[in-house]
Amino acid sequence: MPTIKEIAELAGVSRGTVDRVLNHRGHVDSIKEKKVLEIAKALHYTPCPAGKTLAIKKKNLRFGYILFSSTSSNPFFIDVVDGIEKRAAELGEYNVSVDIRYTGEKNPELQVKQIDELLESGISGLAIAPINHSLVIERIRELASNGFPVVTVNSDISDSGRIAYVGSNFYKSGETAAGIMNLICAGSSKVGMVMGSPLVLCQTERVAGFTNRIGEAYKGIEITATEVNNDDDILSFVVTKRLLEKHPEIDSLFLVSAGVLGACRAVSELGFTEKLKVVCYDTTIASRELIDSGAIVAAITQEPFYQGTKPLDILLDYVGMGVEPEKEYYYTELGIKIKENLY
Amino acid sequence: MPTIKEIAELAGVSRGTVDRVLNHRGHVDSIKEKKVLEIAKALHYTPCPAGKTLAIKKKNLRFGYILFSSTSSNPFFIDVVDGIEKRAAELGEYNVSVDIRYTGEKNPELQVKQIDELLESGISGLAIAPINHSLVIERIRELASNGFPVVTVNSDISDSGRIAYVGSNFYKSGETAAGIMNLICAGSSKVGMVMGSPLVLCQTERVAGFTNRIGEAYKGIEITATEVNNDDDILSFVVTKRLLEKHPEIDSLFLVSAGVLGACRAVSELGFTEKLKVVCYDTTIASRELIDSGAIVAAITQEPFYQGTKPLDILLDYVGMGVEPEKEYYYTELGIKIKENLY
DNA sequence: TTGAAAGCGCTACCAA
DNA sequence: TTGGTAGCGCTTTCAA
Repeated sequence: MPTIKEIAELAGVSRGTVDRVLNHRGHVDSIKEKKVLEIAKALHYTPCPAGKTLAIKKKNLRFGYILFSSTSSNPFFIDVVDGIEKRAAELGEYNVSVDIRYTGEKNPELQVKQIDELLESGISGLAIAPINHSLVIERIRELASNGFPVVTVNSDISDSGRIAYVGSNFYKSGETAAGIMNLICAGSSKVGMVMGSPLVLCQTERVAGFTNRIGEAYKGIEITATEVNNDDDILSFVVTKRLLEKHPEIDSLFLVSAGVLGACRAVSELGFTEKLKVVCYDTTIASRELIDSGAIVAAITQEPFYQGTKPLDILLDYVGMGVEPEKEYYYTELGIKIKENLY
Repeated sequence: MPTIKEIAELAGVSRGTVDRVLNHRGHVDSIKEKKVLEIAKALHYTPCPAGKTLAIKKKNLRFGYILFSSTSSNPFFIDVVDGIEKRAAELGEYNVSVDIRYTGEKNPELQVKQIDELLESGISGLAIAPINHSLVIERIRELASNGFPVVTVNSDISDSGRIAYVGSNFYKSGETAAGIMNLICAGSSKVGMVMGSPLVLCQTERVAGFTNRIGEAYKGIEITATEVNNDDDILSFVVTKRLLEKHPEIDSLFLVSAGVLGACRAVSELGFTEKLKVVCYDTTIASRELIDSGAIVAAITQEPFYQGTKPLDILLDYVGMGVEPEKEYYYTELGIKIKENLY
């Protein structure tokens, strides 16, 4: 494997010059530049990550990470935070620090304020689970247009200029739910659907994926009724109970987002656990137990740990090593968990 | 984050001494050793991977990787090789090279010969998908007892002294198949089973997991008949056809190992595609198409790419950085793939 | 515009 | 048994 040193010797210039060429720092004679580039290409030069990483230590980089505070109402984020903290500890080895802030999902003003605070404190990159509100969207757009690197997590703002998105393909995750539903009901079912909010983009995407897929491929499945639980377990209990009492013909339940525990409580209180096939998202502490007990037959997962770590990797590559993300969309793998492959 | 340099200054010794203590190289005065260890612990010293990695370059390490040549009959290994080659290219950056050899699954003599050749050529670590034969087992046991690092992949030899195993938990993968079967047949099914060979340990493990699980939890499922296809597609076609003709009551098919294409051809030729629920392992090129077309309803996956890369990581940590594996069993995640979450 | 040199953390070697 | 030093690849700073 060739090194900068070797290229420098072959080109008859100093390592500094090679570095300037290879990293587009400018101020290099164009003839020398050309020569260096030729040699680098001929030797198939690839930079040595360990060397780059080591040199990062002197930069004392800092990144910001903003995500939802609702780890209690939506325990999915517990695993995301776990990923962030693990990777942050590793990055600490290179004097890279991560400043984590939490916002309520309904508080765009606070989220914008946190963005600004982090910027003032001198971060050189931001990972954020953005609230889908014009205030936030505009702020991110502005940052991006100034060349400031932003990575969106869990929820995307596609035309904002952010350098990458890490998270689920929600439409596809809805289709996957449809596929599971079809398998477990042998092609014929009356589905009750409980969603958090029809205003949250990722949830409407899931619903769209589900609806379109059954419409095109699984016509024996129909959505009998839909309720909204506001991602709240208690409300979830109430509306699910109402839903099931009102529509006794329902034989499967599609839980689009949080409030899993509440919904399942309603099912068991009505004595419908045997009768109802429940499909949900994410393997949180609560849903794991419910899968294990048989109350939930399948959960669709979206790599929460990876959602925590990957954005930091992308930012470090971009800011620390000058490496662009390989792609724009880092979609998480859609896993299916049942009782037997849960642990 | 503390460095060796800092510890040396605090302890009033040279970095060399700290290095000797921290890496158990011996030849250190016990009082100094104690002091260094105390300081390291107090500062929560963790070695910097980038520094270590960089220093590895001078060692010119070489690892061996022996696996099955049957990538055509068992295309699962294509993805494993993909993983090996990707990681090998990355390791090349640190002057670490990987020597890959292939053995037929029924040729233990050749596998032993390849082990010996690699050893003679001076490798400092070995990853191997071992053939379950006393010749191979004994050879690995011997290596391990001499302190030579061996990582088993895909198939384990548990009491051989190898430093780690990377691969599937086959028993659990059998249980998972049982769980899927139960879901898609609503608890009642007559299963036809096609396996490669009753002599291959990982397959008997899968069968045991499947059998025990339906016995304990899904009593409505029964294994009506079993055939052996020798992991060969053509034989698989023949025996599956025979199986289905002889037992028209069979309504689901459990494909324990390779020969997926042949088995599904038999199903479609008999016009049973609609009627039969087929569950198999691995998403190979062939099985992906069959899932997409609906001939297979679900496949259980076992992270082939990871099976390629992880053993090399373990060996590099062990030999290059003096870091023991975190655990003995690196079980792969058991994924479930259906049409909707396939790509 | 360019080169020389120091430094990031760790390991290995030589000399004492 | 120890300390000093060079070197792994890369970046950055300073001086020319």
